[in-house]
Amino acid sequence: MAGDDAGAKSSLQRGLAILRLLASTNDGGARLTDIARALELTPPTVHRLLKTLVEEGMVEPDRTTKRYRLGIDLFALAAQAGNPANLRDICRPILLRLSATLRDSIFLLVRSGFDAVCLDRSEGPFPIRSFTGDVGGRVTLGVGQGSLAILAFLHQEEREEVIRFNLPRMQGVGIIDEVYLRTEIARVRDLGYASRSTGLLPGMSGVAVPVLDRDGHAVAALSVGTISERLNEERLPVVVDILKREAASVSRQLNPFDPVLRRPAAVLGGGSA
Amino acid sequence: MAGDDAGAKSSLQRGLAILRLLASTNDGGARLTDIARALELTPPTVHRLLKTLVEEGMVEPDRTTKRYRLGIDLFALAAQAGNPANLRDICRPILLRLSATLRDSIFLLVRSGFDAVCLDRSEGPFPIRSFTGDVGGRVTLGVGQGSLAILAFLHQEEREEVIRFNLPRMQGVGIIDEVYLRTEIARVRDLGYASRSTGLLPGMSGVAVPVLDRDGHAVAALSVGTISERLNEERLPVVVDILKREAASVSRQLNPFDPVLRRPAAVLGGGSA
DNA sequence: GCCATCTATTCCGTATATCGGAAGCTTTTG
DNA sequence: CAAAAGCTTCCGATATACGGAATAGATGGC
Repeated sequence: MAGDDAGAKSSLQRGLAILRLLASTNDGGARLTDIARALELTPPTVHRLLKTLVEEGMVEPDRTTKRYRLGIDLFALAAQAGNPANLRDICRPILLRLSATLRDSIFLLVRSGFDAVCLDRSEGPFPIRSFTGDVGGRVTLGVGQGSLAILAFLHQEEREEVIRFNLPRMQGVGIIDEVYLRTEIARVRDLGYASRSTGLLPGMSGVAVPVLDRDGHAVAALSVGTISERLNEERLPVVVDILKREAASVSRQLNPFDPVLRRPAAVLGGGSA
Repeated sequence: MAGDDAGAKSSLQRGLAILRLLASTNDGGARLTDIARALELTPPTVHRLLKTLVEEGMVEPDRTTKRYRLGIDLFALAAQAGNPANLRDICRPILLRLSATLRDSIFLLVRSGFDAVCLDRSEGPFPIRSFTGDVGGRVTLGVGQGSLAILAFLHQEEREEVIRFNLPRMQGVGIIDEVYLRTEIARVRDLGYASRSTGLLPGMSGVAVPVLDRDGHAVAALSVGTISERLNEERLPVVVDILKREAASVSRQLNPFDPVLRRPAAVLGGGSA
């Protein structure tokens, strides 16, 4: 009948809701009754769920403060997640190298549904503001350079779906109409990078290149966030060049062997056999 | 008393079991029936649980390969959360600095039940082998330097409990008898670091220091893993010194204020007021 | 130091969500 | 192209999770 209730039903959903709630209460944790209130559950229910979660190591009770916070097991679990093909591990050294070389902040973004998620970041010396925020931060796919770089290099089909879904979500974030977005996407596909200062974050600017799979579709983006002055006409091409080189390196590591032909995938700059 | 059934019961537990299973299948993911078999559940059950987990963003299906893997949302969940006092965030730059300075691999370990879990690691240029493995990897508390450093600095009570529980688990990992383990613990407590090359991993060696809370009990360990030659009599004290300094710095950041007295906790090397 | 209030925990009958067998449908394999 | 394996849907029986109520414990005010 009439579609989805947004309301959580299964105990699994409730348990996950608790985890999410605890994640959002930065570091302080939450008490049982707080959780119950926030989730509109009764204290006994929360108590039971928490008990299970504690037993499973997902939640840790602070005996003294009577607060609950996320357990280490969850962090261990999550560390394994969001690491398709060890993307994060592969990119970590690259991020470090890039931020050291460029002296700017570097972001690694991946797609998650209709968002881009920051998988990792390496801080540069310049304080910056970004849509992406810290590791784990999300941004609507298409907003911001890294995010846009991913969107531009999705399968056409998926891209259309995302555009359709995200256009309404972009209202009030500067990208007003579809035509503009499509123009931008075309430009990014053409140039191979996203850089146009959107002016959404005053004084801030960025460049991003997609990390492509063997079919030429984006699996991630490497993005530089910095202050506008540091991305002038002179420096931009240099940065883009470096980024592209690193992105290609990542691609090579991601697709070491063609799964069908059992030989190194075709990427530019042939390495060792 | 006849103890706990290991068997999962509630659907929440089953769901978490799936997540753990997916975490253990490094990056490749698992198919529905594989999960069913591994967890001794029926396919319909797994199907329903997976459906929920996918809806909740904790698991991502790979349409093409019919495999399920942990979702980025799970990663984002944990990444955005305040860790136990942001331990990981605090330590990240330290790990990077250490691995850059020492040119060795650095591990951040925390206790989880009767195990130590690798919360983070920063790769050095020397390829190493370790018990800990990658981020999220677990090792029996007491096996390996980092793990031992934590065990040695637990509450006496907890320490005894862990020793009791873990001794049987250590069979065949080199630490054979209780006396030896206790001797090692005493030595670590005395020196303030764990370093003895256990010889369990030929050619590999390590040093670790505990990160202490305000009561002097371990909350984590910073650990260096490297090849034996790089931890000779000459270099070892230097490395230990650096590690201790960093561990103290972490402690200070973890316990910025004494919760009772509302003033900076007492740690060595008074910083700014 | 005592009482009032809020929170955490236990108990238990009820109701509902979960389970798994069976069968239909899809994809992979030979 | 046929067979097998895997995935998904359906549905009735049952076990599991739920929440009200009462107890125990903590916190704070007086």
